[in-house]
Amino acid sequence: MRHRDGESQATVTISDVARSIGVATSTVSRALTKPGRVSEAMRQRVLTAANELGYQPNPHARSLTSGRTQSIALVVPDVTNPYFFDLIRGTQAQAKARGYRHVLVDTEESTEMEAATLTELSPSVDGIVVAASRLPDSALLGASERVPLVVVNREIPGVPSVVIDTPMGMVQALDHLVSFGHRSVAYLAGPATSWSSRKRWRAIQQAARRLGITAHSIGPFSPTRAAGAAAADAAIHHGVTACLFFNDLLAIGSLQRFAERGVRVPEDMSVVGCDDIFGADFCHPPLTTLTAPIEHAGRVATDMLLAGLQTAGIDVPAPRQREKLPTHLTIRRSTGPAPGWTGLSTNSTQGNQA
Amino acid sequence: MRHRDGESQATVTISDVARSIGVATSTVSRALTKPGRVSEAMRQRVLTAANELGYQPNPHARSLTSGRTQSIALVVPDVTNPYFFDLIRGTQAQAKARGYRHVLVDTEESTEMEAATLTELSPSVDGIVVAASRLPDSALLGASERVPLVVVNREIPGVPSVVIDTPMGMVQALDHLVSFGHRSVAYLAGPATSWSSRKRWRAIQQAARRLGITAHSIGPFSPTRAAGAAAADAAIHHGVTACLFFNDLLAIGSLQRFAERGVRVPEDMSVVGCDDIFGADFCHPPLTTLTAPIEHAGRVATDMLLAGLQTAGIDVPAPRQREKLPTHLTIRRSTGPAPGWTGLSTNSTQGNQA
DNA sequence: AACAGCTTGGCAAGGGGTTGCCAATCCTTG
DNA sequence: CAAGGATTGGCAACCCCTTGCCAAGCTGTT
Repeated sequence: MRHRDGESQATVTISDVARSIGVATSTVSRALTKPGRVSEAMRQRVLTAANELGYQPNPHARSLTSGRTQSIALVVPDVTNPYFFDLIRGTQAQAKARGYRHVLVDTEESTEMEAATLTELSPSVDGIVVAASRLPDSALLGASERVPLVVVNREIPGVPSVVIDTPMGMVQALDHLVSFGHRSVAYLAGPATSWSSRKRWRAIQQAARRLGITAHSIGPFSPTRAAGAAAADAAIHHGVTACLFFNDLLAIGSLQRFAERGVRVPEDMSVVGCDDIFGADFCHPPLTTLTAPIEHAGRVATDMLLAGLQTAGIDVPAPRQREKLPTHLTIRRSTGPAPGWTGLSTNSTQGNQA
Repeated sequence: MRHRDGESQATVTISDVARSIGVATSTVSRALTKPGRVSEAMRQRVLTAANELGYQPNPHARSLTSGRTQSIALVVPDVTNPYFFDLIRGTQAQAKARGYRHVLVDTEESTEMEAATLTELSPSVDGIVVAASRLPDSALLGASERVPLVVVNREIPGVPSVVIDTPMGMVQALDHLVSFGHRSVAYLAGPATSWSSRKRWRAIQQAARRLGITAHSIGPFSPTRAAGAAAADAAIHHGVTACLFFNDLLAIGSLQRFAERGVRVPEDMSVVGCDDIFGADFCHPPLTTLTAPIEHAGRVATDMLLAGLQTAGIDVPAPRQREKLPTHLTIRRSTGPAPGWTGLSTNSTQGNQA
């Protein structure tokens, strides 16, 4: 049960390698990490020796001096949420592709924990992707001065970010609903601390005004399936004919509740989700939703972060610091004509034909 | 864009703290990490000073000397698979609860990558949880000599493990099907390298013999939703009336295919999944499946791993090295009576009443 | 008052690499 | 053939913290 220092094999260090071929440790180090700093012949000698001795570089020693850790962190409010699975997948894949280790931290929807995580983490990783942060701008800005940071679904002046343009998508969804004759819709909001949720509501409000329909914001709701029941009840209570949910989890949760209460989807109530997470296509009915390129967002964020790190020197035109990814509306079975809609209205902006 | 060494604030080290209150660095170090090794008064002084100066211990320096890294890794073949989400959740939660960092690595179903990961990772983490390994016993055994290891869903003499007892569950599922009059069932197998899949098939085979029914093993299939279509087709081709799928992903994937081909579930075909992942309860029809305590498995594995680490000294009775977690059958809507079954057979072991 | 035994703090040696600086070599070039 | 420049390799300091060992200071005992 002893590890690393058992009798069988002491850890072999860089100096063991150096000694074995009679060169200085610095030479070995360079051969291993600074291509072109040593002759090709020397490099081969070192590589061979290292291989034979089973040399395994100690990442801690390495990062201690170099400052680089070859790892990035992804900080999410809740690993439980399938939304973040896609993000995890994206960042993890890209990190690995670039030879970086991927540290995953869940802050459990707590701002304190998120703040603490950020400061603790900063010395031990090369950069951090912060998704759906619940922190105020200032805190993130502060953190970004201590460690390279990319935020996802958040916009802060001076901090690189990639946001998924759900507000625009929400408007699209609203158009879709209006074209089906809906005149009164509800937005079932996410956590009060969600920047994204506020943005969406603002976009919906504007669009509703333009379209001449009424929109209610209901909530906040925890972005979970369980909260979907409450959201469904609230929607019913508000007498709307269509719902825009903060995310698919809520929407899927509501589906069951609607069924329980005898509200047929989409005949009596149209339901629009957001994100198009795993499951949105095989729930019942399959969810009309805003397909968000989440995994892609993860990749892009990771790329941004790493691109920023490469910048060992000065120049290197700073990579894009702000990326907005479009969503698109995926229409499935959970949306349909408003109850009693005659289908007459073709130009939807004015609906006075009643 | 400079970090850590900007003009504003150089990193404050242990010796800064020491100097600020006029003590030796060793004292500060001990005050911070060895409770009781210094007087309470001194401890307070150090803590205060550290706080004021904004001291942030450098984890790499710390692990370099101490050997401890305060982080564990979870190695999975595919982060894409919802099954592993639950595992990730479990290990992540438990790791955090114990103050450990959680490193996530995806080996992309590749044995080479898994092997490489294990060796590279070993110096940089305190322990590793390896889930659904695709590696041969010997490789895992070897790795476990270099770094504390816990395997999930795998049994190897000498390596601590936690397995979910799906074979037993499969037998239960088979009983369930037989009680519904099914006489010919298929097991839609997972990857050929999956230890778990082989185990299950063996259990099914035995049980089928005991029950006097026929069971076919079909596959291997990649454990993905996409492969579900092929699995469904194969099942239809074999003329069985019920399917036991390697996992829910396959089962869910098959559901759609069955629908496309006009095979009604459960009227024409009963479907049993495995794992009860996210989505199994709201797909259509909701899946009868083997509910596996995956997240719990993650927690238990992490606990085992960490318990092993605490053992700084000798004694401390080695914690349980082998844990088998039971599954239970969750019956939903995807299973039903075999087509044409009259329901006469009450004692199911002999079915000669035709 | 002398001494033993314990507590507390300091010294300094690493832990395994990286890197700035310098010196020796080697290759061009005039 | 000499001088200048580019390569290549070595020395040694340093990254930040931990820890074995030792000494000083206390307390209490006889």
